[in-house]
Amino acid sequence: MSTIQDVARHAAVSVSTVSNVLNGRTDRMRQETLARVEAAITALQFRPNTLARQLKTGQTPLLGLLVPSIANPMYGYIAREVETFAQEQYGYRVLIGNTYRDQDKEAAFFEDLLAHGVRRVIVISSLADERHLERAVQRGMVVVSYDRRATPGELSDVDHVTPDNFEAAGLATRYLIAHGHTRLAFATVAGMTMSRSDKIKGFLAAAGDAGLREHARVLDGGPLNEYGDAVLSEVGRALAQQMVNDPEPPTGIVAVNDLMALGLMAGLREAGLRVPEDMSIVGMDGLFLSAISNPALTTVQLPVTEMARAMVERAMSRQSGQESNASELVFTPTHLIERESVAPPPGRVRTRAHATGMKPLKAKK
Amino acid sequence: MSTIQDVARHAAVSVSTVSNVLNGRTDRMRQETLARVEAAITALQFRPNTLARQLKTGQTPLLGLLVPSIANPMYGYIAREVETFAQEQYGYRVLIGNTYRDQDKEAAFFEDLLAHGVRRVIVISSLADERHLERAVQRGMVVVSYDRRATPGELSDVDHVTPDNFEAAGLATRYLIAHGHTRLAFATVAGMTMSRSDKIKGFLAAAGDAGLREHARVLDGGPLNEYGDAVLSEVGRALAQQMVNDPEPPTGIVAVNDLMALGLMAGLREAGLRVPEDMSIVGMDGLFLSAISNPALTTVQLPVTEMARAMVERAMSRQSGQESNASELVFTPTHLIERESVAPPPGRVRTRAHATGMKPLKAKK
DNA sequence: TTGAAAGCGCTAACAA
DNA sequence: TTGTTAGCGCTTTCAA
Repeated sequence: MSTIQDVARHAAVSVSTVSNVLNGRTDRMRQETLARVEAAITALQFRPNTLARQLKTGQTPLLGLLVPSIANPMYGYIAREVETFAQEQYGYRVLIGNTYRDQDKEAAFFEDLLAHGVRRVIVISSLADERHLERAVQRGMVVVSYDRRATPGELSDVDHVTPDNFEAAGLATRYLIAHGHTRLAFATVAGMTMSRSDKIKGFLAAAGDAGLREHARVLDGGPLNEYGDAVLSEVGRALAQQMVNDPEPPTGIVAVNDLMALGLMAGLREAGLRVPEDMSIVGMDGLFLSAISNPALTTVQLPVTEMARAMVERAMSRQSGQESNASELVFTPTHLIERESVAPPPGRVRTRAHATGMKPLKAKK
Repeated sequence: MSTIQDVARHAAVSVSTVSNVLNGRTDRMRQETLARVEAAITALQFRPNTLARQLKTGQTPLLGLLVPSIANPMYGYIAREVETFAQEQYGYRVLIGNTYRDQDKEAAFFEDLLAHGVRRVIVISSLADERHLERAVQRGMVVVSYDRRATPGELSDVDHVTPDNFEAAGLATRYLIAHGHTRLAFATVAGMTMSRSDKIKGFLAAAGDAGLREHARVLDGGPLNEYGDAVLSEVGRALAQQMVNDPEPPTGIVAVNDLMALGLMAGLREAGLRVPEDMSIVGMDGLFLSAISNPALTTVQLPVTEMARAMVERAMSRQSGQESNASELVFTPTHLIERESVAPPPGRVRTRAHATGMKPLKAKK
């Protein structure tokens, strides 16, 4: 690897002149000099060492991205959008870390980022509190948190970008209700993150608004290692079992996300229940997988690309160490993709009549 | 952020002493000095700056990982295993890049890695040739290539870690044949990578061994943006259409990977064909998703964790710039997970009799 | 229009 | 056992 010195020697100029051309200060030199330097750079295949530059400037064009698990298709999707946008718009590369939702792993990742000179980070954490994030800001980082609201009342130094989970769940729930469902359930996993609790609130609120509060419950399939794994089918099975054993099972189910919906459908099928004939399911996320499941999953589409861009923009918006000005960006999903996993509830004439009030829309693929 | 100077001052020692404790050379100092330095480090919350260190040593604890798209669940899975292992075993962090199988993006990623001082990289490329990888080695990188064989005859400086795609496809094909299928097809996408061509060869060889060469063909669903996207369903649909329009359609299909199998099942269903009653399908990869599809997908399980570890180990095995010694590690998959997507072919008594020769194994979930 | 030189935070000879 | 010092490759005043 050639250095700036080599280039200077080759072009018979000083290193500062080379540095000047590297940094676009070409106005302060003769055309001829510029040409010589450029020729030397090409000849030597010179690429400035980001590290040395950074040691000087204190800035490194790296963005940290912390996810529970990159094997989870939703996080993979977000990660792709983040990386692509950061790269194309800002020339930043992405340093990624799986945290498995573990406190210590998260902390260790922050330490390493700091040591590497990384000053901008996007965090999908869901740890109970965000004090560690505030601490990172204190240490000079710009941090953007995904999928949680800013703590109300407290002013935070952390930027927040999140879907409106309350609304997303409400949208899904109202869709089921509009199709005549009166016995509702929300299917989730163990562990209460803010986004899950917001979804549950949205679900219950929508049920309440329809006078169905008494018939809406929250079902928990047990612990899930959140990163798209075999365990998902176990959770789906457990959940399905709960529903089967129920003397008065729900007919309309809102799943905490698409993966959960898929796992649940597998569990239901194994238990001998048909979707949507016996039970209707709505997911949330809008993963591409929801389009090819059987039945194709009706789901609330989240604006992933937009959110990813917003996160990157926030992360780039200010100098590290600069005062807060942290914002909260809430993306309200308005788009429910109608597919095949929802139908009117089985039996009951009353419900059927109810359902007929709706013009059943043609499913999109 | 405090520096080594601050620590030295605080502990009233020289920077070299501090450096010595940072680098484990604690034997060459008094207990008491060590204690003072350690106290200072704790007090100042000092973390050595990786960058400065690296500028000196020329080593940065960063591993490059280049994937077509991290949104593809298979690459997400591999990435998780790679990151976790690199971190836990070697304390390395992972710098990730999506290349969308684009030549220029790949080249740009290598340039940036070099500029960042990264000297070890794992590449899932599938570009036609590997000259750019050899060039990277020449420039001092240790590069490990996934999912392709070393070019025979040529000795390469690039390490290769790959599943035995020929065998994997053979395994899948023989399984279908054992279940009585005589009209076979291999479902793939446009674009011939080495791994795809190996799979096709394995498929055709297995068919040939059973005297079925004339009844085995390769079907191409058109271009796919390889990164798990809506397009997948289009490809599945196109493929299904080809099969439906066929006067003598195949009954047993080997899909190039699990995602293709899933997309194909969706397309088939849309075209009115049932899996496995009308058509049987075997996937390859063993994604967790294959376990929750409907029907659950019979698939060849690849040893992802083992391969990921092997790749990291190879990447760490030598100093950058050191002479080659490049190896080829081929993982032969032996495990076919029997689930629900394969049954004897429809109709034909002969085939049925054939199938009865097999003891149908209980499907694993 | 160009160059000399200090210094970013650290490592590792080499001296003391 | 501890300290001094010369860089690693670059940026950026300040002088010439």
